[in-house]
Amino acid sequence: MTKALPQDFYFQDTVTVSRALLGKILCHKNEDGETLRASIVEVEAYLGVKDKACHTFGGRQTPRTRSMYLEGGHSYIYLIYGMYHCLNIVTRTSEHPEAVLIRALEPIPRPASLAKKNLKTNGPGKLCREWNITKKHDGLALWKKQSGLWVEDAPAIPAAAIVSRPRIGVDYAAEAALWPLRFYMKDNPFISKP
DNA sequence: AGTGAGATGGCCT
DNA sequence: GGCCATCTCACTA
Repeated sequence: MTKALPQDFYFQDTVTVSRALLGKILCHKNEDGETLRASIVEVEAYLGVKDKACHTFGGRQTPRTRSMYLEGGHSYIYLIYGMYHCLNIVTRTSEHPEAVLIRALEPIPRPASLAKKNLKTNGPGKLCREWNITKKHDGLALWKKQSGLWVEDAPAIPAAAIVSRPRIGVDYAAEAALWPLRFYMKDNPFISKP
């Protein structure tokens, strides 16, 4: 049995965690009791109080962003555009409400009998819909398998195989919209299409 | 291929 | 009341 990544993995700085999460395995035990697994292939870093694109910019603390102020390793899930959920993993500490948005997954092949075709996990809203991840998964401890949502280790992706670009959908964030905080695996076919 | 609009609701000022 | 860390579908060509 592979263990879940320990909580202190998420205490590192947010860009480090973002890059390190590429290639790691996101796991989810769904309501039918089956475990879904997929490699993380695209993420974005949100750098807290100094990042205009981040929900905690300027130290904003609201009901929605409550989980952002938990210790690293918790989930932060919110509803966007009234119909899609987005999954984030909180980093650092409550003093630094930062997080990594999981933008795309590459499903790990399953036995043909169980495989669902055309699994759409190439976008933050799509992957949550496909895995049935909602607000009830907000604030979970992702270093514990018993949470039903966790991350397992996998070999690190070489820096040369990681592309960094400005983040998607944050044009309103002025100069922060240009920061190259979107990271994805070069040439991976499951990257979201902006 | 590329553009544009609509869905849809919680959150924030 | 306006704004979204999105996605899909319908339309033009």
